[in-house]
Amino acid sequence: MKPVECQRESGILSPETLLLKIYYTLYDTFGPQHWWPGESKLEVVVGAILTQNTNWKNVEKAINNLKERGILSVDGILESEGLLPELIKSAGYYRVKTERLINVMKKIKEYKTLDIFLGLPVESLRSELLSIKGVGEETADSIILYAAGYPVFIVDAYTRRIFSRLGIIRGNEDYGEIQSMVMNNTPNDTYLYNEFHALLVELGKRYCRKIPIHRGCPLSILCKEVNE
DNA sequence: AGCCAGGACTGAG
DNA sequence: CTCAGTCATGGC
Repeated sequence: MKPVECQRESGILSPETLLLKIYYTLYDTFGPQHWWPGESKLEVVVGAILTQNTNWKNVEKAINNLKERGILSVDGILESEGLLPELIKSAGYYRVKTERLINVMKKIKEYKTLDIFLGLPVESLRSELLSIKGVGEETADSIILYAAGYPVFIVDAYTRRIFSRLGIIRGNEDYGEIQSMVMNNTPNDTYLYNEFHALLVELGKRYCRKIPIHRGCPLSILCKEVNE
């Protein structure tokens, strides 16, 4: 594995050291994020669909609506298809997301229960998730990590922006390349990947809204720290 | 008052 | 295969 160089500094760290340094810097700065906020595994699955390109606050309302209606269950959702658009409206894209939720629930039913489905070997679980219309790589990995508990690193838009500003990636790599780059150079640990993704999102939400890295931007502080 | 969120799919070219 | 267009509400 070739060394990664941060463009802003002359220091060169091994990928292992660099990635872990980023992780621990974020962890020390923001503390544990305790994702996924959902209580049950099904809540994680539903939340993963509803939060696609959507603010989590809007998703919470939708999930609460499902809870209040008492239909936050596989059968409950399948039997209430007609009510879903109205109940999840706050999460946006309510028509396509209704369809996606139904698709996921149907897939789960093929395996009888959610626990059985999530108990599949990782590779099978991932390919089954990706075969569902409306579930892409990020959503699949979110379910694999936060519901099934397998150690996988999730790549999202924030991850791309932050890593490219830190000079770790060029930015045009595909999902799998970035994921393997991280997983080949960090311990494959569920807790680490759980917090790592959540921490990158937290950093992104605060400081990385299309702001180029510059002096005074906290992201440059992170960049400096990871090179010391 | 816009801009954009913890994406994924489709149709053009 | 790359990529703009589409889906949509609520928060800041």
